[in-house]
Amino acid sequence: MNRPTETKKQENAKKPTPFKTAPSPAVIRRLPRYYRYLSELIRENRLRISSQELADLMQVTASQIRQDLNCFGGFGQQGYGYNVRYLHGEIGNLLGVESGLSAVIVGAGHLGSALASSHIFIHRGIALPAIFDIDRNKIGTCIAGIPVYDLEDLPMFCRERKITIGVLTTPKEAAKEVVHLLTEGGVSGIWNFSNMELRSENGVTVENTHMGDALMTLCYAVKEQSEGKK
Amino acid sequence: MNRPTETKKQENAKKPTPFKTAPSPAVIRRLPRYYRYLSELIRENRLRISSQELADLMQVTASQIRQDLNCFGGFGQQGYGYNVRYLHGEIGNLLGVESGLSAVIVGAGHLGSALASSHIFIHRGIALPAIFDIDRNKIGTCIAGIPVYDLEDLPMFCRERKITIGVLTTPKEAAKEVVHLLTEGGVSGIWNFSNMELRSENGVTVENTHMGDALMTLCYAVKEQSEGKK
DNA sequence: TAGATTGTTAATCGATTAACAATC
DNA sequence: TAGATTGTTAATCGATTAACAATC
Repeated sequence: MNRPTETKKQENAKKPTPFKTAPSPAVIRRLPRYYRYLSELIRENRLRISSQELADLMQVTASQIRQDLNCFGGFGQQGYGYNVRYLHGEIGNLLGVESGLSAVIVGAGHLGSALASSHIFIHRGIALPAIFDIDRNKIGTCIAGIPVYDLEDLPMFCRERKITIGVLTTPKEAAKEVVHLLTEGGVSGIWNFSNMELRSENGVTVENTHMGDALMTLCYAVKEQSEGKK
Repeated sequence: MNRPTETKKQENAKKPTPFKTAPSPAVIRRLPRYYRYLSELIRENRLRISSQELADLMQVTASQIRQDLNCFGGFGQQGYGYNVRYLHGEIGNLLGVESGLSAVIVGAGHLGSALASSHIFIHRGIALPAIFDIDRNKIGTCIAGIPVYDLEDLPMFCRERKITIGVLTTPKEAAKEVVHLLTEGGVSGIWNFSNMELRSENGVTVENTHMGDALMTLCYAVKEQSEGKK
């Protein structure tokens, strides 16, 4: 199998000249999807892939893939394509996979427990050493092997353990206070599932996941369809 | 309080000349957010709002709001602004709120249970009469008062009860089979939480909610920040 | 009527796609 | 070397914003 001298070239590329075009939010939001498809290709033992093949697979244009990847420097090789494992690794690096990030979940309700029980953090190399809640019945117990602590201790815990991400799964009413405590704790990102809309500020990046919005978007399409049938 | 003759005008507007500009996906994805802010304004007993005020509140441009709403016909009134309840109601109609939609959850794991226990469906007037799973220990039980049935019975149940939405919270491995059963059941929308990427086809609209992607997007920002500090 | 604010058209901006020269 | 395929520039497309005439 023809596999040219990409190793050396790519070793050099590890610190490419910073950014050509600053990656737009649109590009960044596509990275996790690339990462998923590349993970799948690794599972299938694919060694290399061209932008065209990947484009067909993902139903996007080859141009977009090449343009996107080039925001971060050259990950491919002319005449060869992209080395699957290498590209996967580089995108993983961009996304902070296995880079020592750590998270705590705040709110030990159904959703908080579901997230704690999932592999969503482990799978990306993100430590999840604690869950916080105010419920005396929950404090002191474990969920999926993770201890539940008193919300009061949140800032201190975050500071001591250098927690980088807070996951907010409390009801709307508690959200503001939790944001305050997480900010005090020095986290740099908040993943917000509460119904309250949060904004990135004070150097804390917020990622809002409004599941209700996704459901309603689906409802729009479903409703349109049923009206079309009439 | 000056509140001109908007009632009559808006009565007429209920069936406006179809679409001026077909609403783009970008516009549709913004509707739930408008809906949330309007819900909040109703809670605050606001009667009217101008595009500019709403824009300030939501941190978007007034132009965008007016442009977005105009895809669907005139919901406002020159010189007055928008009637909060009326606009809320109209956007709700677009999004199929309280319009007889119904859903079933497939996969009675942590996430499925969390969704069943939440008010996400009830709150939008979507019926949730059943959960399906293959686990013999779960079949026959109830989760948040909702019965868990055998996956085998899914297509028949969906057909008989005219279920419109399937919520897919199974592991990746089961996803394909569940999509098959839901399609057989005649649903018109699938809300996919499984790690498998699904495409809209055969007249079934898919809304992919890849929570891991949201987390990774946040990680990108967090990682960038920590590198900036160095 | 005068003032306010929408609905809508035109201008701008950004993102996507196409094309091709560079190069492996 | 010839063929393949990237990296990158230029063209196109779509979405956002600005401006203003219509009108309540």
